Amino acid sequence: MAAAAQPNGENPDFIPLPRTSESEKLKCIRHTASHVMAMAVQKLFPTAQVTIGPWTETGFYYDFDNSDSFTEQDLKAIKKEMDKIIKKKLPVIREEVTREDAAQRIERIQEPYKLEILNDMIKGDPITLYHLGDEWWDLCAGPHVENTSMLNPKAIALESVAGAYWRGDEKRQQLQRIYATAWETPAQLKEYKRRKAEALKRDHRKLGKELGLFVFSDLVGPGLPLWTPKGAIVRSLLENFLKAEQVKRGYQGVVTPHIARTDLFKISGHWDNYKEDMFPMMADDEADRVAEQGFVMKPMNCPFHIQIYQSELRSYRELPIRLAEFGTVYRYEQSGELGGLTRVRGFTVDDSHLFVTPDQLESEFLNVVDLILTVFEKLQLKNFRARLSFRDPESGKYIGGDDVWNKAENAIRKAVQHLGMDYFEAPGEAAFYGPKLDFIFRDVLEREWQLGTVQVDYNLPDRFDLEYVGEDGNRQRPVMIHRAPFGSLERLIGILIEEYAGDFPLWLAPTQVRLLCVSDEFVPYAQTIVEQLLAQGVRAEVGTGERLGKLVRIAEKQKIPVMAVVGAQEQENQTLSIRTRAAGELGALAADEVVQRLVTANRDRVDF
RNA sequence: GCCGAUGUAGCUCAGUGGUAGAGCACUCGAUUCGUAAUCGAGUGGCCGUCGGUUCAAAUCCGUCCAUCGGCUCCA
Repeated sequence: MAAAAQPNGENPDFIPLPRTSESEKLKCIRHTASHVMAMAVQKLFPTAQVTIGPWTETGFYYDFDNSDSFTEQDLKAIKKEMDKIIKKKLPVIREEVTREDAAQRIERIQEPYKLEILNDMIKGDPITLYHLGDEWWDLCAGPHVENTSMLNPKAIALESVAGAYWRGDEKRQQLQRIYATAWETPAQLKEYKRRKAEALKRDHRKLGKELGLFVFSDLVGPGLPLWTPKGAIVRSLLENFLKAEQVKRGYQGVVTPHIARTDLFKISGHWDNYKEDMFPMMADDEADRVAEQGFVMKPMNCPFHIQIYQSELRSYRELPIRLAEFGTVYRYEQSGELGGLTRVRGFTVDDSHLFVTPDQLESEFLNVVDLILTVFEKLQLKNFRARLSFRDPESGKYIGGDDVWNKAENAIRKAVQHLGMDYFEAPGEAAFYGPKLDFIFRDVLEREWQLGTVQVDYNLPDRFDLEYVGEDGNRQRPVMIHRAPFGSLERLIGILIEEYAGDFPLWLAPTQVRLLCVSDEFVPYAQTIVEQLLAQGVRAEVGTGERLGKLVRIAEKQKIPVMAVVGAQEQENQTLSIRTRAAGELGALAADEVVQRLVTANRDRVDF
């Protein structure tokens, strides 16, 4: 429309929305807004105690210890109170104080959480207070705006309430968190809300239902998705794609059961370190239950693949051995953690375990990373971050010694540095048996999810006493690499749906082509084309029984990539009038040519 | 698991104490139609579950189940 073509290519209506970390101004606004909110809450709820109120990338929150949780009405009242505070034009004053001074002042206003924060602050760091006029102050590092009048009440919105544990520790007090957002201008707030609503349209749960890809059933159970015919197509296409890549790279497929004796997991360490995440043991009787002589659903595939490795004596000549399986695992996730396809209780890992000599470790690791990046590229996944998930040296929840861990962590760090990848290190994110290189994606709600992963493991080979015969005839210990480019099919497809906004590329679309008949009399002609396409592996079908406009609408809503209109002219000239979701109407093309192009595009996994 | 919200037809939703509604979908009939909704009729709900309050409950209260937003935890 009017705003379309500008000489400089810029849309004058475009409102940029920086993330907080990218804007000093937003940092100030959100810090101050957070203080104003806390002051408002304490005015309305005098017994509420303050804790922390940091900014987030899209807004800020503040945690309160309050006897009741805040209601929608409370939020409205709090917002009103905030507006009043802003109107008072209170100066925001920074004051640097000594630790003793701060402690005394906190003592005076009876804020135990604040005292705990103060006590945890590193010695030597300056301690600063920020005052809102002479009415309210909080311990805060800043920065802030200079006066509350610099906040625009119409650019602030309180969004939601939630429970949150003090210090993120579920054993501690649960606090009441208010999520809110604040911007420079009302226009920015409006734009933020618009984008949020827009993002929600891409939610994989909504699109999954609309496109008929998967369902859940209360009778089957929470976190256990059921794949419909269309969803099953997407799954198997992804499987076939990865399997083909793996064949090129020397992987061998294996198949293993879904349950095993508890003994297997005792040796692997899962029984001691992962039991809470496993479904309870199935035992024949009470005696077996007490003796832990039962079976469990597998939470991981590694111990099974290890058994295949161990089933014969291996030679260094065989290594590396790469065993791959789309292995379905079951994990007992807590009820509140479940959601859509991104967090489920039964899921399929595109798992593989590589048994390598120490000499082969680095090159095999690099090959795996290369595979993962190749896969992401083909799936057009770009918005990921690489995370080095190392162990938390303070925590005791890991198996194996320091030397082994250091060796594994260094191997990973060296590899990503060699590749020149952008990465960040995350202590405490490792698996219990080894460090990982994880690939993290964001969903429409900006939540981060781990998809692909590579792990270096010296521990399980020890625990299972794995061996191979070396060149010198002596028994040697292999190193294991655990890896899963997709992570899990469920989570991957959830993320893909959102990345594509439901518009699967041609090769992944459940229905690739629909031939829309202008009237019923053209169905036989359409059918002959459909048969040609099906015979060559293109998922095509006939659309009829409605007026053309309706058929187009239905196909558009189902996000079918290619529509072919069939009427008198097309039948007469042996053509098809092509309309694609991406490019709209392309006009009449020879039917033979269309069939050939579709077959080729499908085979090469490119667009029509 | 914890805090909070929600649950009405296959889907999206209206209905706040007095005999359950709409649109779409579905079925049937008419229409044979040219690129995002042809017209008409019909089918369809133990109002998530169990219990309570009441002369009377989709509606008020409680329980459980599920979903959603967070926290914790994770592929």
